[in-house]
Amino acid sequence: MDISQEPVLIIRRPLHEEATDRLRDLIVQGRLVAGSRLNERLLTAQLGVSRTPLREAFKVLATEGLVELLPNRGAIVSQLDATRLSETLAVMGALDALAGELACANATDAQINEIRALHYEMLAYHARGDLAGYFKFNQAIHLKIVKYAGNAVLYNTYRQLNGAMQRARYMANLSQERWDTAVREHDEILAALSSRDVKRIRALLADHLAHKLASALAALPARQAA
Amino acid sequence: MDISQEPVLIIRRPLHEEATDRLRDLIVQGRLVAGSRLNERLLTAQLGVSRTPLREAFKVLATEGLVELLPNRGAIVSQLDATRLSETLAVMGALDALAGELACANATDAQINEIRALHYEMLAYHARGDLAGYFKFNQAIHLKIVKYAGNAVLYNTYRQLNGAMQRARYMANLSQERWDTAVREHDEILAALSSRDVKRIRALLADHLAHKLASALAALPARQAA
DNA sequence: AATTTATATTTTGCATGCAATATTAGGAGA
DNA sequence: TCTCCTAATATTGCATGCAAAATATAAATT
Repeated sequence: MDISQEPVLIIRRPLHEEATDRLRDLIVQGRLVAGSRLNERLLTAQLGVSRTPLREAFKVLATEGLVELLPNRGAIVSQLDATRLSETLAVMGALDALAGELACANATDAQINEIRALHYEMLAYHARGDLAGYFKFNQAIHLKIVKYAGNAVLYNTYRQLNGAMQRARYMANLSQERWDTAVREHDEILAALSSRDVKRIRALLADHLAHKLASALAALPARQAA
Repeated sequence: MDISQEPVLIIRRPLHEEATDRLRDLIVQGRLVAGSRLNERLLTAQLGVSRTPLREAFKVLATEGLVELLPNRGAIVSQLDATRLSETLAVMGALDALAGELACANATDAQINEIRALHYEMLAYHARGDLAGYFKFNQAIHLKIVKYAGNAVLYNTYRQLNGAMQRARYMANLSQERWDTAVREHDEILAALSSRDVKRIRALLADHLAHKLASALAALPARQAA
């Protein structure tokens, strides 16, 4: 029997992957607060998986830097302090610059247009003052640039660091001024990418990230006080 | 009773860490060949641990990119092909450049002297024609530069990528000419670091890594044929 | 009341067991 | 001999059990 026409392919992802993703989301969204303990019994009940895949997820998230394992004393959500934040953004800046350079060289016109489309969608959210929607597309644009650089290792590395930074995004509370500036910067980045101006995109991305760092750092103490 | 004077602190590392490190070594040293399957039963016997910590190690090494998990079909040692090699080195190049820059700014004189000491030890191995010893100190120097950059996230990221590349080091079979050039490059890197010449060290590290890539790529097909 | 000591409870680390899936071996038919 | 099918075997994914460690609770001492 030929079942190749079957429309829906049922894929069962391994439970440890599912658990890893769910936990990562919980941490990134701040629903598992930095410093809090990850109780195995509780989480197994909450996620509906047994301890084995859950503990595997802990190990993965630990290598990703999102949680810390204390031998015999469980796992805690790792702190995202100012030091860590600025260190991570510095690294991402270097990767971003490389990605921009490679994207200028390697991205197809269609891919650049895809980024342009995302850019306009982002502008729409900005116009409406919808910060969450803006962040989503902002995020997507940066990831696409890195993706279209055509270096899988770069993409993975960037994604991992970016994942940890998402927590900061959820904290950030942009001033209208900073927000407008960021949008202008994105305009320029897109222009540089379109004209495949390597030098310019490097500089723009570096600036953009430095600004991002500044505003993230500004938002951090507020959150930590809360 | 004050036991703070006790000389030997007995630390029992978790088995999954031990297993992870052991497996990583086996892969890096090429004793577990790329593409080969990681049989759980076999490895538990070999490492003397049960399946649980072993499987946790698999997950960690998978996120590090050293192994690949095939659902329901176990884990295999991930391939280190030319694409992956050059992609990784490109990323490491960007990180290296950043590290050099930061090290110029942040490293203490004592730290630079520590690097200088390693440099001379490396020269000794070069003079004797001891490739393994040379690699060891070469490695150590680059890691120290990244470490003394004073950015922990950068250090971790670099270390992870570097770990995966160690496999290539074991394959590499430097020509005397390339070897001599590499040593000269190291001389210059050290000089730039000592004079804290940011621009120069960026350029030097970029060049150095490009050369490294070329020689690694040259060595790769030979190994794959064998 | 505060500090210490002893005991009970919880939690973790790891090993093992069981069902589901994949692999291998064997044999029937072409 | 080769291909296909079937049964046996091995391997994986996950849940659970048990001992060791840590934490919480209670009692005892100062």
